[in-house]
Amino acid sequence: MSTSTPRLQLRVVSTGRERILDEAAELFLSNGYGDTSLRQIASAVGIQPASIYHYFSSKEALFTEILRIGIGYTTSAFDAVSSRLTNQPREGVSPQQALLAHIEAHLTALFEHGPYTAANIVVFPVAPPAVKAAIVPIRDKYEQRWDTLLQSLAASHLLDPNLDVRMARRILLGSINSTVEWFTPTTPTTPDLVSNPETTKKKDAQSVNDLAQVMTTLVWKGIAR
Amino acid sequence: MSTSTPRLQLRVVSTGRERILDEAAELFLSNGYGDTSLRQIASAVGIQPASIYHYFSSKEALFTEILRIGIGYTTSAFDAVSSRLTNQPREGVSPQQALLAHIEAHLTALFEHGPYTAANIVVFPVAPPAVKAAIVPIRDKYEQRWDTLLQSLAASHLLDPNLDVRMARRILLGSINSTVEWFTPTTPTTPDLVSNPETTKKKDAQSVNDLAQVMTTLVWKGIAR
DNA sequence: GTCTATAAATCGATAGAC
DNA sequence: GTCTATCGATTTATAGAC
Repeated sequence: MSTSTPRLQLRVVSTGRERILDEAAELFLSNGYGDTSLRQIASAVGIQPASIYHYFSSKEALFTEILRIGIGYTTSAFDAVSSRLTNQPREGVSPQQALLAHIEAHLTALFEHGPYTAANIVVFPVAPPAVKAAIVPIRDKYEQRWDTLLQSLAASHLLDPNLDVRMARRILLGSINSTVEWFTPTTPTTPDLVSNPETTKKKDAQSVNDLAQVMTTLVWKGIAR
Repeated sequence: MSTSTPRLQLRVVSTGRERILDEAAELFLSNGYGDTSLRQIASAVGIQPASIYHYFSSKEALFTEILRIGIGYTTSAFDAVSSRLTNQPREGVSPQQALLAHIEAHLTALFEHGPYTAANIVVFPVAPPAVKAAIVPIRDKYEQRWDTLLQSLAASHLLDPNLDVRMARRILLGSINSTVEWFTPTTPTTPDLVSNPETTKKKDAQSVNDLAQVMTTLVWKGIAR
C-alpha cells in the first residue's frame, strides 16, 4: 500500500484577499491614494479589477482596511512590550530602558510590516475624509498608550517638569515616524522584499535596533553634550 | 479744478497666476495630488479649467511650482537668520541661541506661508516621480544648510560626539516638520487675518515662538531631567 | 470566486473663437 | 487672457455568465 504523503502546501505568496491587500498597500504607499487605481492593483495581483469587489466593497474600504491593519501591527507590538516589561522577574527596568523598548517596538513594526504601517504616516494625511474619520479613533487609541507611558515617567519626576506631556508625545512620535522618509534597514525585515534600485542605499543604513538606540538617546538626552 | 485722486488699488486678493497658485496649494494640501482636479482648482479661483493652461503647461508643472515656492520661503527664512547672526555686533550668540533662531525661522515659514511649505512635507512623499525628481535637488540644497549649521556645532565640541550629524539633521528636521500635523498657532502669523479674540481657542495652542522654544529645548536637552 | 462587458462619470489636455 | 466645446483616455463600480 502506498501511503499518501500529506500535501504540505508551502504558501509563500498570500491568498486572495491578503494578496490584494499586500499589493495595494505597496502601491498606495508609493503613489498615494488618488493616483493608485484599482486597475493597477488588480494588474499587480494578476486578477481583473472587478474581482477586487468580491473582497472589498469599495476602494475606500480597501484602503481603510490597510490602514487599520497597520495600526494593528503597531498596537500589538506596543502591548507585547508592555506585558513583557510588567512580567519582568526582577524589577530592574529603568525608565529609559522601558522607553527604548517601546521605541524599538514601534520602529520594528514600522519597517517590518512595511507598507501597512508606513501608509498611516505617509498617505493618511491626504486621505479622503471618510477614510480619515474611520481611522482617527483607532489611531487615537494607540496614541493614548504613549500618553500613559509618558505620564508614568512624569509622575516619577523623570521628565522635564516644564514639559507638556501631550506635546512631548506628539513630537516624540513625529520624530520616530519621520524615519520612514529616509531610513532603510540593512537587515531586511521583510524577506521577500524585492529591493528597489532607487531606494537601495547602503550608505548610512543600519539595523532597526541601532536606529532605536540612537533615537532613544536623542529623545532622552538631546543632541548637546 | 478738481484734482483726480489717484486710484489706489487695494489688492487684497492676488492676481491671476498667484491666485491659481494659492487655491491650488490649499487643495493639494488637503486632498493630495491625485484627488485634486484642475476643475476643482478652477472652480475655487472662479475661472474655467482651460484658463489654467495659460499660466501652467500641465498639472504637474503647477504642483511643482507650488513646492518650489514653498522651499523658497523656507530657504529665504534660513538665510535671513544666518546673515542676521553673522552681522551680530557683539559676538554674544550662543550655539543654542543660533539653533533656536533657525528653528524659529523654519517653523515661521511653515505656518506663515501655509499650504506652500506644508505641501512639501505632506504631499511631496506621494507626488508623481517627475515632480519628485524636479524638487529633490532644490530640497537638498536647503537641507545642506542645516548640515553645515550642525557641523559647526559639532566642530565646537558642543554635540554628542557619538552622534552622526547627517542623521541628527534628518531627525531634527523630521520632528520639526511633523508639527504641521497637529499644531495651529494662536497668534495669526498672516497679518491680514481677522482674528476674533473671543472665539479664539485657547485650548492647547500657542504662538509659533512658543513652539520654537519648546522644540529647541527638546532637541537640545531631551525630555529627561 | 473569477471572469467579460460595460455603464456612468470624471479626468487632463487641446482647439479655436473672442 | 478668458472663454466654450470637446476629444480621448481613464476612473470606480455594477451586472451577470460561468
